[in-house]
This record gives sequence, structure tokens and C-alpha cells, in this order.
Amino acid sequence: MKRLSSKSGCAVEVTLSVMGGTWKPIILFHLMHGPKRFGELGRLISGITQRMLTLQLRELEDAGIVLRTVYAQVPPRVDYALTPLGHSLQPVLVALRDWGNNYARSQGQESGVSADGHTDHTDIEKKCL
Amino acid sequence: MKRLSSKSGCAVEVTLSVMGGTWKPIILFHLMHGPKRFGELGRLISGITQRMLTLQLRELEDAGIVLRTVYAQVPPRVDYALTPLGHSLQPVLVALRDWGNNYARSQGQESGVSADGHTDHTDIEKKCL
DNA sequence: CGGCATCCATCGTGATACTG
DNA sequence: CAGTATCACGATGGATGCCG
Repeated sequence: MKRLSSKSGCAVEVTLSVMGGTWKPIILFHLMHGPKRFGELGRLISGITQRMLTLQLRELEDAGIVLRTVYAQVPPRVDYALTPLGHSLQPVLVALRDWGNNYARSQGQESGVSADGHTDHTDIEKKCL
Repeated sequence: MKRLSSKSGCAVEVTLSVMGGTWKPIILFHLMHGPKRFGELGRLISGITQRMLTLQLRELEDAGIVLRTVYAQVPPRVDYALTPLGHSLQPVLVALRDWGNNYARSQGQESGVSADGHTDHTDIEKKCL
């Protein structure tokens, strides 16, 4: 993600550069439920490579979204948890998820879609992975 | 942006595949204010190439987000307008913009901003919605 | 266990030129 | 005006191996 440049200065871009992409939203979703260990996340997120998980977590950490806690013990243990700033992303993720569900439904039945953005509020917990 | 639901089935992914990326949010933002011609969008969106504008508009059209209207006349004239489904994205864009503004402000107060070094916060407010 | 380093294939995107 | 075609390059991400 390297779009913070003089492209547009658009706030939407800022948000997407922080939590957009293939893996970050999924990681954040899992962390919404509480702190997770590295291997735990790797097992929860099907298809992600160790490399990608590391890189994405680092970016989230640098952005101040997640907090990385290393326990000096054997075997090593590292916890990842959301910061308050990270938790503040929940409404955004919910909006994205709701629209996605609505879109999937409209594509599925090919019927008209109301412009009022109405969606059922299925909970955030079970809809992702 | 071609990570359709096959990846994880996550609704957030679906939404981001439809309206995420560098240009689509900005295009959608401009179309929120009403239909625009191709060249009009090109002039409004600073930095975009003709190629990218075409590609992104095609993807939005295929997703059912924008409607492309070609007028058989000389010189050629093509209008792009949001469909009802496209208008339903407004809350999502607003959520993304609001969080981005909040994030930019919190980062701006502390230390150097992001990996950019040259962030114009001035444009943020007006350029998006 | 939880990484990081390296190599390499693919993708996204800009630049440029051409067209109905 | 509103595209399309082609080339090139850097970023993205997978596979693998090594380390504390």
C-alpha cells in the first residue's frame, strides 16, 4: 500500500491504505474478538502465508492499529491485540460487511436493490471465515 | 482488484473488491454529485491516466455500480452515472472518509505523518464527499 | 513458536502512441 | 471526445530455507 502520496489526499484513501487489502480486514475481524497469537491467526485465516501474516501485522502495528506483545519465554509467544484506534475501526468494518452482504444478495437473486442501503444486521462474528 | 468471494467468502472482501483501490472511491465520490462525462472525470481526478479511468469505470460498470450511457453523436459523448446500487455505497464511503479524517488528525498531532512526508491535510475535507 | 531473508512469478499501473 | 493497444517497470505475494 503506497498511496499516501500526492495522488489525492483523499481521506478514503487513507483509511483503505491502513485497513484495506486482502488480509487486513480479515485479521482485524479476528482480533475484534480479542487478542490472538500468531499461529492462532495463521490457523484461523485460511490461505494466508506466514510471510503475509507477518507483513500485514507489521503494517497494522506501525499504523497503531494493533499492539504486539512479546513474552520472553520458551517456546516463544507473541500476542496481537487491537489498540483503541483499532477498535474504532469496527463501524467501518461493519459498514463494509453490511454492504458486501447486501451486494452478494442482489447479485444472487438479480433483483432490484433499494438505494437506502438497508441491510439486515447479522452479527460481525460469524460472517467472516 | 480481483479477489472475488472465492477467497474467503468474507463480505468485507466483496465490498473492497467492488469499490476499493486507488481510484474507485474517488470516481464514486465525484459521481455522487451527479452524472459526469468521461473527460470531466479525467479533469476532476488529478493524476489519473486515461487508461486507468477507462479500466476502473469498466469494472464499476460490470459490478452494476455505474451506468454507462453512450450518445451516438459527433463528437462522441459518454455519460457515467451511479445506479441505485451505486448510491447505496454512500454510507460506506462516508464511514471510510470519517475514519480517515480522524486517523489523519490523530497522526498529525503526534509525529511525522506516515511514510509519506508530504501529506496535504488541506484537501482531505473537501475532496471526499 | 514466531519469525526474517532470499528468489522468483505475477499483477497493477504509468507512459506513449494510435483510432472511430 | 472517448477510448484501445503495446511496452516496461516496480510492487505484490508465494515458496523455501534459516534462525533465536
